[in-house]
Amino acid sequence: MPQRAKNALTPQSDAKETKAETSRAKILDVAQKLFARRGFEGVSIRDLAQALGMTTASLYYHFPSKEEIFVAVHGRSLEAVQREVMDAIAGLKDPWDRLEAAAAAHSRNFASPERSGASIAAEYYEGSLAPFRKIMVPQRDAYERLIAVLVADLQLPKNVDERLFRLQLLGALNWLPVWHRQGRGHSAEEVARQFVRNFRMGLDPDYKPAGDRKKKGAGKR
Amino acid sequence: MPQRAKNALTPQSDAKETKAETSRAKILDVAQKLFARRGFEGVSIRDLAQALGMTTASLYYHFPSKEEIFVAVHGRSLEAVQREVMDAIAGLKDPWDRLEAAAAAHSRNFASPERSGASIAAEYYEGSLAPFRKIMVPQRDAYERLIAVLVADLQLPKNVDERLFRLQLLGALNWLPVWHRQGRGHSAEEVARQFVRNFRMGLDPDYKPAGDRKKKGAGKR
DNA sequence: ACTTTTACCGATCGATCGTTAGAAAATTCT
DNA sequence: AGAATTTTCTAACGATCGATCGGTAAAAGT
Repeated sequence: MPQRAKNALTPQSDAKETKAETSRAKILDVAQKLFARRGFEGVSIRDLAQALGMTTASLYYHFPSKEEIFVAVHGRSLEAVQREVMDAIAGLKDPWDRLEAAAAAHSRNFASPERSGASIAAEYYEGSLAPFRKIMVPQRDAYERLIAVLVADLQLPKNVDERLFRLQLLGALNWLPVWHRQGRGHSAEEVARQFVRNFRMGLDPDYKPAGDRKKKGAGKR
Repeated sequence: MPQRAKNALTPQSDAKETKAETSRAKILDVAQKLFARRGFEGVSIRDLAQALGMTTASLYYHFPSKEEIFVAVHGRSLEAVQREVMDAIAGLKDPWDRLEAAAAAHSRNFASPERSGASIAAEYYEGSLAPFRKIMVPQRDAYERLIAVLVADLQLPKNVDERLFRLQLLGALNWLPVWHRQGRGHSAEEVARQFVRNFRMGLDPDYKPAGDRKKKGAGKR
C-alpha cells in the first residue's frame, strides 16, 4: 500500500510526484466520467477497470473499496467546481453578475458528460454509500456555503427566502444534465446564465432590461 | 400468464376485477416507493419480493422482467401526476395561479418518499432501461406538454425562452426530493408555490406584490 | 364432484457483483 | 549489478444479481 498520502504540503519536491499518484488521478478521471453517466450502482468495478485498461485487482491497490473511489471523485469534483466558481467571480463587482458567472461555472462542471459526478451523487447518499455521508456532506456544504454568500450579496427582497432561492437555482442547474445534450441548442453555460437572468429580471431592484446599468445603493431598501 | 390486459374498456363488469390486478397494483405501489428511494439499480428483485411478502418467482408471474415493472411504475406515476395537475388547475383562471397550483401538485406527487419514481427515473434512461426509452419518453412527454401549455399561457416577455423557463422550473421541482425532508420547514407544496412566486415577481407584467390584482389583457404586449 | 385455470412457491440456474491472496513484473534504491 | 520496494497481474472466493423450472395450492368453471 502506498504510505504517502499525508504531508502533501511540504514545500520541497512539488514538481514530480510518484507514479501511484498519477494512476490515482487517472482512475478518478475515468471514474468521474462513468459515475456521472451511469451512477454509482450503474458502474461496476470491472467496467471501471476495463475503461482504464487495468484489472480490478490493480484498482484495489490504489483504493480500498468502490465507495472510497466514489467519495474521492465526489470531493475532487466539488473542489474543482469551487475553484472554478471563485475564479469566475474574481473580477466581477455586481452581485447578480457574480451569481450569473458562478452559475455558468457550475453548469460547465456538472453538465458535461466528461465531468460531473457530484450532482448525480446527491441521490446516492443512501445504500452502501450511507456510511460516507459524514464525509460527503461537509464536502458539499463547503461549496453550498460559497453559493449562499453569493445569494446573500444579492440583497433579495425580504419576502424571498434566501435558502429556497439558492435551492431553486441549484436544483435547476443540477437537473440540467438530465435533459441537456451537448451540441444541440444553447450550451450549458448559456442555459445557466439564462436561468439567472430569468430570476434577475424581477428580483433585482436595480436591473434594467436594456443596455446601460446604474450602480447599486440608491434603492429604497 | 394472464391473458387479460386488453379490452379493459368494456362497459360491463367495471366493479370488481380479478385478483391478479390487485396483486399487480400492490406490486407497483411497493415498487414505486422503493424505486423512488433507491433508484432502479438500487432495488433488487428480492428486495421488492420481500417487501411484498412474496417470492421472486411470483413477481415474474405478473411481470416479465424488472425493467417492465419500472416502466409500469413510470407510466402510472406520470398518469397520476397528470391527473392531479389537471384537477388542481381546473377552477383557476389566472395563468400564474394555474402554474402555481400545477407546481404544487407536481411536488406533492414527486417529493414524498411514498410516491415519486418518475423524476428519479430520468437519469436511468441508460443502461438496461435504454431499450424502454421509446416507451418512457412518450409517457413523460405527454405530461411535459401539459406543463408547456401552462407556460405558454403565461405570455412571458419575448426575451424569455419558454422551453428553458419550463425546464428551469421542472428542474428545481424535480431536484426537490434530493434535499427536502418531510416535517422539517416548509412542506413540498409550499416550496413549489414559492418557486413559482420567485419567478412571477418579475416575469408577470400584471403582478402586484400586495393584496389586490387586476385582470389580464391591458398589457403592452 | 371434477376439471381447468389462476396465482403462487421452493429450488436453482448461469452471470456478475465487490473483494482478496499471492505471484510476476516494473521501478527505485544502494 | 543486485536487493528492496512499488505496482500490476492471474485466479479465484463467496455473495448476490435477474430469471426460470416444475410443482402445488386456491379459485373458477362446468
